[in-house]
Amino acid sequence: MKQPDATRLVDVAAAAGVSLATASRAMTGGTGVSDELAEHVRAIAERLGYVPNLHARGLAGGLVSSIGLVVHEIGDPYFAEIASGVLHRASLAGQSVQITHADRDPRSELTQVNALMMQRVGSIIIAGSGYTDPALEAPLGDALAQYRTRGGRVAVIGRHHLDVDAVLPDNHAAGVSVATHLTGLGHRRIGVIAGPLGLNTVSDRLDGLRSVFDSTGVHVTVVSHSFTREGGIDGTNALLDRGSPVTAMVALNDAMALGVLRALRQRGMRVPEDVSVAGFDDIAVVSDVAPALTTARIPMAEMGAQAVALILRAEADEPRRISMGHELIVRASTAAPPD
Amino acid sequence: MKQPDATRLVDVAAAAGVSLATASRAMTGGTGVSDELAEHVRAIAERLGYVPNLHARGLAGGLVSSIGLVVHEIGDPYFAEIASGVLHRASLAGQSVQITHADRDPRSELTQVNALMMQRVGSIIIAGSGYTDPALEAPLGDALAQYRTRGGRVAVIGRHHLDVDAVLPDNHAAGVSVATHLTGLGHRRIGVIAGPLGLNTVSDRLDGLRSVFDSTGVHVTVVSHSFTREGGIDGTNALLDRGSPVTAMVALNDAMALGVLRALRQRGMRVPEDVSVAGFDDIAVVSDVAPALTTARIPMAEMGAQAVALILRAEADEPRRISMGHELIVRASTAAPPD
DNA sequence: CTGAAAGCGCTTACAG
DNA sequence: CTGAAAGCGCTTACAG
Repeated sequence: MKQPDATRLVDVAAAAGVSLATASRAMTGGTGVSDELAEHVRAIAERLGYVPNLHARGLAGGLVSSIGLVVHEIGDPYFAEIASGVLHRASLAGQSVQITHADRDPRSELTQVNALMMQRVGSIIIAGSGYTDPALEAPLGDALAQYRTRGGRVAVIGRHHLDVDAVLPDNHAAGVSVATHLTGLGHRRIGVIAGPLGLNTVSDRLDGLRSVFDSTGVHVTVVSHSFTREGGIDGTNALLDRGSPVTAMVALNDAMALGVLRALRQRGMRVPEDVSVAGFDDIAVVSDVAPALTTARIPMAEMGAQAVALILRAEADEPRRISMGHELIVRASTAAPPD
Repeated sequence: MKQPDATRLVDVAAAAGVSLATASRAMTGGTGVSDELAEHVRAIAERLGYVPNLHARGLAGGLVSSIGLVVHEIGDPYFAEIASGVLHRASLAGQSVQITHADRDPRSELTQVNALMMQRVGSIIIAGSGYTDPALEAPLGDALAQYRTRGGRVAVIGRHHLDVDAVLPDNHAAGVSVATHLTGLGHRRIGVIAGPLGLNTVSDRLDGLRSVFDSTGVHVTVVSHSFTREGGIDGTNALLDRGSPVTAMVALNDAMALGVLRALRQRGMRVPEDVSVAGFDDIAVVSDVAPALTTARIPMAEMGAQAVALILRAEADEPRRISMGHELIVRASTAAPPD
């Protein structure tokens, strides 16, 4: 367990002929050392292959420079792409990233955040939707508030009832875009395959859709299932079994849209001839499915990168909000309704 | 930065009426405490909301219980699925996971591993292919050897020239399965869209294919491009522009296969009527593309979980090898060649 | 600008 | 089985 050979800061200090304190200041870029001396110390450190012990650093100073990223499930392309953006941006800043699964459960989220805090990570990024019910986020909010008083930095991706820096996806507007596209094509009976209505992501996208549908006299049927490919299959079957005649279906994320496509195929319904299908996110694969999916692109990797940018800056008086745009990507899965 | 309120182990010890040493033993499950006393201490700790400071622990004891996972790119479904398996299994064991990008570059890999070591993570899992050239892995091997003498645990996923525990995907056999499937269908002119030939994953799969093709008198054309969807597109165009008439194409991973499908579509060639296509991995999406892809399934998530299982066990005298199976998933993208 | 010293919160020999 | 004490490698007031 011991590493008698590891060179420590004292060794560097001795070799450089300075005190431990000075060596420390030189290495951490702290103020109060002449540039030449600092340069000298760093050269010695380099030559000796000095590697700082982050645990000692963490113990002595408090929080350590690393990021805790809480995702729903890293195997989900939506989160994998966010994580990719986080990792790239973090590595530029020399910060390490620890990833944990929250399984889209408020309690689990709290558990993970507590674990991250106990590890003294310097910042925490929570990716994944907030909940429409503020009460569900209250415990998390308390934990985070306490963490922030200790100097911890926090950023969330998505709309939360949390008083922290946030990167906001354009969910409502994306809903409007998708709805406008569909109504513009002439659809008047539309089915919406939603995820859990308690998620802000779902709620915001749905509201965006509805704002257009309602003012266009579109007949909307909404079914809510799990926010996954399986949920898309179940939702489609539920909707169709119910006998609701629709000419278009909107899945509230691409994972569900993939399920919709699959269910439709199994039922022998053609897309877009019999029914149009649209999704949200533009995860990498949806341009390769058949037919290629029309979807509202959310810049996942960029959101991850922006979240890192937020936590890298000092906390402001007011929580910062970075709004991201979206882009409607029209592909082959949507067309005018059948006559 | 300070947290004057955090309850420390001394506080727990005081409240429990025992010494710091005893409290420590009780909390870490160390031997040498009566069960009752240990139980008592833990109850007090629980009540006080005691959370151990891992940095103090790491400083005092050496390595800390957390896992460093090195992947090529977390946005790539292959690695995202491996990571998912790692995260699930690790959370069961109460270990945190830190993920870093290595960008499929030996030097970057070494840099990442060094960073992980300097953070005193207790174990390191390297996912991603090894290199056919042993020299490329030598520096990494040295770093890892040193790390292991300090008590660090190491496991790799995939074949490496590294003397450590390994989870081995069934690449050669998977190649045999794909080749057998294709020759069985009657294909005699086959194109292989390979990734970099210096990667063991590529080399092993190719060898597997060749062992069958060679003994069946199949005419094989191999092109090598980047191990991505783009590489699949480029490879397909290169192969076809060269005028090599093939009735089937094998991409050495599903990402490339997606590119092949796309390139073929753009050229107006039908799959499988004009040309059959097969891949490797069975990443989640390939069952949804059109036509659904025939592929050799590699159990990514399971490999990740197995790697964690390996590092959780103490090091053995001889490196352990866990061989994973594969499964040929025949879907719509392969059929008999056109007459 | 530089140094001596205290302290961060644990674990682990070393003694009983 | 239990305790007193040293030590892990840093950072940061506190002095000069």
